[in-house]
Amino acid sequence: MTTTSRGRIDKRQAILEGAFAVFARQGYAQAGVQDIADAAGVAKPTVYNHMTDKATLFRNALEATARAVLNERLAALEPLADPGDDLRATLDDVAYRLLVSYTDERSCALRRLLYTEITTFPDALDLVKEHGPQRLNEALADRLARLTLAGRLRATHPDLAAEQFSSLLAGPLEARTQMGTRVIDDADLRTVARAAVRTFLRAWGPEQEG
Amino acid sequence: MTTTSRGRIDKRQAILEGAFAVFARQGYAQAGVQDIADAAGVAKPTVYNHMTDKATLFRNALEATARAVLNERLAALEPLADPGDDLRATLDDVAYRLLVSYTDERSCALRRLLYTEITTFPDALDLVKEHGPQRLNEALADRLARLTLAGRLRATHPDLAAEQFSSLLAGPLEARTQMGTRVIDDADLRTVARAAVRTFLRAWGPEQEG
DNA sequence: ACTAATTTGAACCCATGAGTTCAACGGATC
DNA sequence: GATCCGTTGAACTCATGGGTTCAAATTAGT
Repeated sequence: MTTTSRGRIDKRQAILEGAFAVFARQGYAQAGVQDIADAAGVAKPTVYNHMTDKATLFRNALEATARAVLNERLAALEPLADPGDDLRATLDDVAYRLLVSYTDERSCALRRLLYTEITTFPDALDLVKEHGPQRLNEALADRLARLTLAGRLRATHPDLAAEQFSSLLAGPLEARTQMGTRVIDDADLRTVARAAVRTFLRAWGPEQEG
Repeated sequence: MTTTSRGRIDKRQAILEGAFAVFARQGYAQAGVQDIADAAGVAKPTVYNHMTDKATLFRNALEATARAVLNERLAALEPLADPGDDLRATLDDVAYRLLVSYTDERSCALRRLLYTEITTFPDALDLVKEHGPQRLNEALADRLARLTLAGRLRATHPDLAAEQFSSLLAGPLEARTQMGTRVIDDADLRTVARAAVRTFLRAWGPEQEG
C-alpha cells in the first residue's frame, strides 16, 4: 500500500498469517488453498507465486508461529534473571505468565497442529526441536541453576527441576481446558500457578516450609 | 468361521479395529474407507452395512479404544488399594505402570486423534469426559485420600495431589517422546517414574525426607 | 437340498479441491 | 505515456475419495 517492494512482503506476511489461521481452524487436509487466499485477502495464484506447494505453505506458516510463540515464552522467564527478595512471588509471576502463554489461542492451535500433522509432516520435528519446549526448558534450567548457586534454591538437578516445573504448569491445564476447547478463567490461572509453585518449592525450595 | 451369528460380530470388531488402526496412521481426512476395509479384511460395502457413515465409523472406533485404554489405566492403580509397608515402592510401581500405558501405541494414537479431530468432532468431548483422564484422576484422588486418612500421606487436597502426580508423569514424557514419535527406553521409564514419585513425596509425603 | 441373509468385487456417480493457464488489470519507474 | 511486473479472477484439468448399485458368490439356518 506504500513503498516499493513492501507490497510483496506484505502479501507474503498476509499469506502466512491467513494460512496459519485457516490451518488452525480446519486442519491441513480440510483447509482449502482458496480459503487461505480469501483469509489473506489475496488471489489463489498469488499464493502459488509465493509458495510452491500447499505443503511448504504449511511448513512456513508453522515455523513463523513457532518462532513467535517461543520468544513470548522466553520473555516470560525474564523476572527470574533478577528475582527480588520474595522468590515465591517471582515464581508465581513467571508461572502465571507461562500459563497465559500456554492458553494463548495461537499457542494452542500450534500445539494441536503439530500433534495432528506430525505423522504426515515428520520433518516438522526439527521445528519442534528448534522452537519447541526443549528450548524453554534449557533456559529455565539455566535460571534455576543460578538460583541454586546463589543459595535461593536446592535444585541440585536443574534440568529435572525445570522439567517438573513445566509439567506442574502444563498438566493441570490440559485437564482443565479439554483439548483447548474450554476457555479458562484468569483467576483459575493464578490458582494453578500458585499450586504448582507451592509443590515446586516443597520439592526444590531452600528449606522446609509449613 | 464357527458358530451362528459370530460372523457378524467378528466382522464388526474387525472393522472397528481396522478403522482405528488406519485412522491412527493417516488421520480422519486422509484415511480412505477402502483402506479401512482392506485393513479389516473386508469389502467396502460391508463397512457401510455395519456403519452408516465414515463419521460414525470414526466415533465408534474412538469410543471402543478409549474404553479399553481407560480400563488399562484404572488397572494400573490397583496396587494402591493395598500398599505394602513400602509406600514409595508401591508408588514407583504404579507410576511405572501408568507410564507404560501412556507410551502405549494405541494410547498415543488415541490422544493424537482426539487432539486432531476435536475441532471437526466436537461431540467427542463427551467421550473424553466419559473415558478421559478425569476419570483416572478421580480414582487416583480416592486412593490418595484413603492413604492420607491412614496417615501414610499428607495429601490434604487429594484432587490437587492426584492432578500433580499425573502431571509429573505425563509432562516429562511429552518432552521425551516428541509427540509420540520417539520410542522410549524401559529404563528411562523407571527413571522418570522415580523422579516423579520423589518430588511427589517431598510435596505430599508423610514427613520430611533427606 | 433349499432359502434367506450377508458378503463380495467391480464398476459407477458425483463432489471436492490442488494446481495451472491466461487474458486483463494496476501501479510503480523511467 | 510506455513499460514491466506482480496481482487478479475465472475457468479449466485431473486425481482422490465418499457413497451407491448390482449381480454373483458365500454362508447360516432348517
